[in-house]
Amino acid sequence: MNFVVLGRGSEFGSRCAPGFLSAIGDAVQALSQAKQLHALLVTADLSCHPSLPTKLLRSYANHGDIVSARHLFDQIPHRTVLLWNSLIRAHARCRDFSTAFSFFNQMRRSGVNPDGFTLACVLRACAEHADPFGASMVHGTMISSGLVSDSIAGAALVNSYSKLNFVNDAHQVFDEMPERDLVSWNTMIMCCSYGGNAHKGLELFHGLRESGEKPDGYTFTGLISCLRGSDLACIGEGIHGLCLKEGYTSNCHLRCALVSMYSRCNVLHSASLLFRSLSQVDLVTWSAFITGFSQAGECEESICLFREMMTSSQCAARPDSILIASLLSACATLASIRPCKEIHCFALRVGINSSVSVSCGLIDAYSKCGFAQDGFRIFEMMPRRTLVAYNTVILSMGSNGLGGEAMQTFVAMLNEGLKPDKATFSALLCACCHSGLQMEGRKLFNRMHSEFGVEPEIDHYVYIVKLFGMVGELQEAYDLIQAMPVVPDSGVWGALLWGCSIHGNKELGEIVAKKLYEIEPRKTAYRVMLSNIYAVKEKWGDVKYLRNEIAKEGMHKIPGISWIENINF
DNA sequence: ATAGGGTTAG
Repeated sequence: MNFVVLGRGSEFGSRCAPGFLSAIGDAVQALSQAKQLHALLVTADLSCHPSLPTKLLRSYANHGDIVSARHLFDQIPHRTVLLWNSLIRAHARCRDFSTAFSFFNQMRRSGVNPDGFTLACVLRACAEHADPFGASMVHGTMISSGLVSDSIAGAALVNSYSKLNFVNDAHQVFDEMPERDLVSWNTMIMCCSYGGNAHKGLELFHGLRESGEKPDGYTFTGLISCLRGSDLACIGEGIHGLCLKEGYTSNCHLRCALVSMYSRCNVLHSASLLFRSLSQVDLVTWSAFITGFSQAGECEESICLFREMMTSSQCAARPDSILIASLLSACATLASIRPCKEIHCFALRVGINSSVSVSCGLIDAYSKCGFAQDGFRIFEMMPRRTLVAYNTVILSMGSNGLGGEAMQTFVAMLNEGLKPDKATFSALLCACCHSGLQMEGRKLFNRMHSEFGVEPEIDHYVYIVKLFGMVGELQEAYDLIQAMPVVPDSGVWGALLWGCSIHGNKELGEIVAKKLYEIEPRKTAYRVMLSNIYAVKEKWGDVKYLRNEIAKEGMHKIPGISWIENINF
């Protein structure tokens, strides 16, 4: 039945039966039809047709006409849950989550109780808005109103907590659910993929099958996204087989997840094989394929693939900021200015150069290619500077010897109200090392935990050991390493050996070198460093012994390589 | 109500 046929009935004016008008509401397809019906509704008695306003509002929302939706809402005195839901969903749909949330609060103040659909919609808004406080508030509402056992609101709560990285809360809600539907299981499996917890994901998959539910495309996509690293390649292949058997491989999301999984598991051959077998490839799948290569260290290949994508007729979609950011990271690894400029120009041409992630990628890539100043200009032009932007520019300043500027930028960042994270302190300590700001570095190392609550990790220790080593406080550095809450790796010991070598400390150097031989027996650089200490002390016998040992084991030091540019690329 | 690709971090 269509609106035109039904519409003839409206010639009878407001004498239409409520049920009849409601049927017209179902048939509304075009925006103009909705407006016609809206006019009719206003002249009639609104309270006669309780479900019609909701249908109309939904129709406006579906056409993206928020203004008319709000106008209609304002005209309706008796607002049901369904009407509120439609309005809240309308705003959530166009990603205006803060308005959606404020309508939720208005709804509660007006005394209308939310249902599962309302809460699901609001929870999504919290996740998208990075608002864990809002999510826990909704959680509280759910407990007090008994909606905590509602399957739709429950699944939405699990999803919201997991997107906000509140994994334990997500788990707890999931565990306490009286009955878990497929959506809840899928959501929980996807939650594992955000944290890369493959073991837990597989365990949940097992639990899902035990429960008698049949996994679907969402399940497999989530499960595949959990896998990372060579060790899991076999499991990935097994799950791929299962997908083939169940007939899910025509699903575009799932195929893309497979391409990405093979790259993450370092099976680029399988990623290529699968990718090349696809008859239709969309932007996201291209992006997964290209990024897979750059993350596996095949950066030149990833740039070549991008060029292939741009010239192939297969991909109708234009590259977006996500792909550009990923390519810029490949340029940074290559330290090659030509592709960097190529990608920058491309971003300018398609107008995504001012995207935050593209700007961050450009700052980093220009810095690593030796053109830090160009990166600083981009930073200055950014209308909105995020934590990542600050971290990137601080690192760029620090690694280009501008320690003082890096410290000033850190202060500016704090003044903007941004909270530093572990990458901020890595960048700052790196800056201190490069500029010899050893007192400043020590202060930062202490402040990071006491003032900002950031726990030092292994790379922070590498820097602080280097800073101690610079001024010859080798014993202090040694004591610090031994008191570390995490097991020191070759990076930390290597930093101390470097300190020993520049200060010619033979005794400590020998102790440290011994530890390094245990951790990395095949790496000759440590033996060379120790032999340099011997050489300074004119212990030629020891030098000869070490050099002989290197030769005897058939080992040789990998020479360092410096190059200006790979001209052919 | 759930899905695929991303930027900084010796």
